Amino acid sequence: MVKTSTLQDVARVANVSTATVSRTLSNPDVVSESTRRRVSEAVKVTGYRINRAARNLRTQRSYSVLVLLPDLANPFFSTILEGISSHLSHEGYSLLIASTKQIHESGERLIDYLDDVRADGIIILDGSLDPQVVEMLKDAPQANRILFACEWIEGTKSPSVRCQNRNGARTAVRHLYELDHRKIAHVTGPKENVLSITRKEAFIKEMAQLNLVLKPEWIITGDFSLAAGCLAAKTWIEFKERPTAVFCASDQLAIGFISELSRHNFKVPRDISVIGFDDIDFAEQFIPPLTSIRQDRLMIGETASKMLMARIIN
Amino acid sequence: MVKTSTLQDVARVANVSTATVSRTLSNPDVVSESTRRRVSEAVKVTGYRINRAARNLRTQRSYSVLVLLPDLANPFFSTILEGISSHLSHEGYSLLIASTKQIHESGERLIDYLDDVRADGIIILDGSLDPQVVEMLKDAPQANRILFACEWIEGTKSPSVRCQNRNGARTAVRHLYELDHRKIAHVTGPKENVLSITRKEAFIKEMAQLNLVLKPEWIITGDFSLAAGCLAAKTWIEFKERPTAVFCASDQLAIGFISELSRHNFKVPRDISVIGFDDIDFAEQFIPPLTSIRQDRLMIGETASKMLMARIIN
DNA sequence: ACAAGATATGTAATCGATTACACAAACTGG
DNA sequence: CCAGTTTGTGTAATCGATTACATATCTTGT
Repeated sequence: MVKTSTLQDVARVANVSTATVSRTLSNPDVVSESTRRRVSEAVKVTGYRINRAARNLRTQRSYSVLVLLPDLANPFFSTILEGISSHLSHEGYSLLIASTKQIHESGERLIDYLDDVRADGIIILDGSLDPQVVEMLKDAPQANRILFACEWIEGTKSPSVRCQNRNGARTAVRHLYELDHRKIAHVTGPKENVLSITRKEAFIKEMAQLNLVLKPEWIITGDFSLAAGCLAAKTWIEFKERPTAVFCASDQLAIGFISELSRHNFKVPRDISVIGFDDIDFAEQFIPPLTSIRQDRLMIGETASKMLMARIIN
Repeated sequence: MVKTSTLQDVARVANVSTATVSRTLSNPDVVSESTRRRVSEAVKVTGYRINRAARNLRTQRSYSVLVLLPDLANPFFSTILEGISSHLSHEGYSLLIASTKQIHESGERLIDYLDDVRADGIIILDGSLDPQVVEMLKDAPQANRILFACEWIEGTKSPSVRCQNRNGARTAVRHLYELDHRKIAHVTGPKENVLSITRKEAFIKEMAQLNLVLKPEWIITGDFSLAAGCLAAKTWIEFKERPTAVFCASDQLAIGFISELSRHNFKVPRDISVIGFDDIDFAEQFIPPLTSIRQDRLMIGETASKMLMARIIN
């Protein structure tokens, strides 16, 4: 164990009380110029570093935020994380990560993290949480230290940061329409997912708006993954009357879709136009480059972090 | 603020001392069957949750591990994180995340996290750290609570978990050789990166082993990114004598490379064979599916976590 | 010149769990 | 039956920072 110096040590060296040292460090304005200098000097001499565990106990704050992801290995979330992380670190907060799966497996409750003093707030990037959790959040006072980003859950008090899902879907359909497509299919995300539902609804509405025929089977239920995209492509191939364009609810879906088509010697955009959602890095590098509805994930992350901080500080 | 119950509350309800409650919770074997029951009951009644801040202070442990990433938005690391995270959570540890950039910007030192009691150990996924940091780790006693994964830095006491980079590079070259390629190029990672260097050396060695001609310009310096892959492709196109195969030090490079070629109407594998490194998710979905040297990133993460825990516990 | 207020600092309680030490009660073996 | 051990529990110190309260010194206005 490495012995680090404590407030006491600094106080001794600077010849003041620990109270004064503490004040100098956290609220320099209230101490006199001369002590401030003496204390700073003593801090340097002793190599003092605050012991966070002690501060956390005393203040009942952890100065860290938990981010809950559905799946750590999903690259979609990394940029959002980057946004959150950079803002948090800027505010002197730490970033704690957990995956929904792990939380469920370990039997921990989300609220424990808050009551625990492990986290001061929580950002949830997963709208498909256990209904139990949702129930718990309904009227818990802790709910205002929880915030949803990207996805959300209807009926909680917790606010959420979202991209314009409706607008995005509408833009996608319009774009295809302007390319003279009249038969447009849609591959959705997971059935119960709020994003899937929102985008699907907007898709249907816009199709109606444009007076386009929409056969029920043209809405293919997927789950945001590459694999689901492949499956959807197979479905498309089987259609007697094939739509000439498809709006995929995620880029992964779109890429899977195009991949599978190419394995069956269909070409994009020769045989079908495909548009994705998210604009992940790979979209641009894919062959052919994927058209996509852009989400500013960095900003979503940053905004979420800012909003949460504002509610934590209170 | 939500008032949670403390050890004291439990002790009162169970009619024992706080010491006994603490023992019951952390070391049940030393208390009698009957008190164990009484305490468990009291815990349930009071809804007691341990206050981690208090425990951390007393034990001078944070029960969390910091993972340092070069770049959060890089999807390559997410699977490793997943491996680390799942093992940590299984051990009751939390996962703290920071990016190298943020650490540098905030002027914090890595060791602070340990001295701070913010983290009990650190896993570094970035071999391109500030030399200052390395110097600091050289003979600091904290070095044994730091561990490198994937990348590493020569000359530190800290151990590292790596994939078989040499072996991978060798396999790649052999594979191309067996496909009858005799002129093989190599696109490297960042110049100073240990992975780049190791893979490049192994590449050169294997080329010699197989008695293949290797022109110096066939080794193209890149940086693991999609963009660098595109640049490398342009370089390849310019060659008077074009290699018929290329070994890319990362899948991102390979995908960038293939993308750019396709924009210039070259086809893979018709005009050139490409092999990547890492086997990221997209490799398989790319058109054409990318041949790649597989790294079991989940296992690397898990192993790193296990090794670190073993050294922390001591 | 003095009361009232402002400013600077110290004293000591506090956050809530862990654990060294002490002690009592219950066993054990000869 | 008693010395010696084991087992179970309690008392109180401790981890290190923060902060309410007390106190001392310095301003300020009249």
